[in-house]
Amino acid sequence: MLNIGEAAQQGGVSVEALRYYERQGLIATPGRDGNGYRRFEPDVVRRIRFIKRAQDVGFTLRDISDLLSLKESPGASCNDVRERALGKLDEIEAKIGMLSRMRDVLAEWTDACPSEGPVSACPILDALEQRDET
Amino acid sequence: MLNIGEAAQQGGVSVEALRYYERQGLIATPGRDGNGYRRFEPDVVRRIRFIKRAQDVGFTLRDISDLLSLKESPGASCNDVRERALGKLDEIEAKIGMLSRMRDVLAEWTDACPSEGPVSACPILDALEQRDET
DNA sequence: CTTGACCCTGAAGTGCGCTTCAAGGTGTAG
DNA sequence: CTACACCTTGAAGCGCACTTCAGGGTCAAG
Repeated sequence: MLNIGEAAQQGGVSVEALRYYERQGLIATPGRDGNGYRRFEPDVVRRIRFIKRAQDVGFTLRDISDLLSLKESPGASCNDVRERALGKLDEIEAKIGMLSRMRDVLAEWTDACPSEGPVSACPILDALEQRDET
Repeated sequence: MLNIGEAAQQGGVSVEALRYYERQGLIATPGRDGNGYRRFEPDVVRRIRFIKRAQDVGFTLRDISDLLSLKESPGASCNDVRERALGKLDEIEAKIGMLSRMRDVLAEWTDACPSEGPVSACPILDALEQRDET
């Protein structure tokens, strides 16, 4: 059995994050000992790490809650999980697309900027003002 | 002279957004007519569009406030603007990098998933549990 | 017996860019 | 005169994932 500090440390999250996960229903409500301290089963650490890894690939806590439900439901199929992952993949690719377009525009602008001279003749500001089109 | 609805419409933002920009100091405090209505100079529309375009390439309102100060300061050089743009470019590339890593991992996982069978044998969940390493 | 590290709670704060709400005043068309 | 669309204000709400704060209790070492 682990107290919250141990569980948090082993899971690699803060104590506050762990209490937050509990409130959000991502981890089971732990038992309490005599003084009211939470007592976690050792396998909560696996759960915390699952959550962290899922976050690392872009899932929100809400998504993760959904994934954890699937994991626990016997009727669920592998494909249900795959669909969540494909959906997330789409979201991520959409974001990459947007950011790439921003990057291309900024790169073009910074390339066009001579770095010298006053702001009154700055091609970047000109572009933002749309005084001319490219 | 434009009232707030006209200015917002011509700038392509909501009335509330415009009032918000005013509070944030992104647009000059407009004059008022007899009944307290804001009266905008027509060139506020250019300003609003500047803000929108800067947002489109990833600048926050704080960044934009900074850019607008540079634009107005006679001592500023084109390079000052360029540095802001390069800084933003770095931020964006960092985000693209993170998202690309997420995408690669998710793509690998979804490829490995047969879509069939129960969640108990799901390679995606296995990866999240880190029951094995790839 | 005090110090310090741990634990508890509920509520509020963070950043970002608005949006929504409550509670009004104004202007004009029919 | 009455709708209805516009304008005003300040404050609160949203999503996300926590973090921080205020104000306390617990426990082991020295």
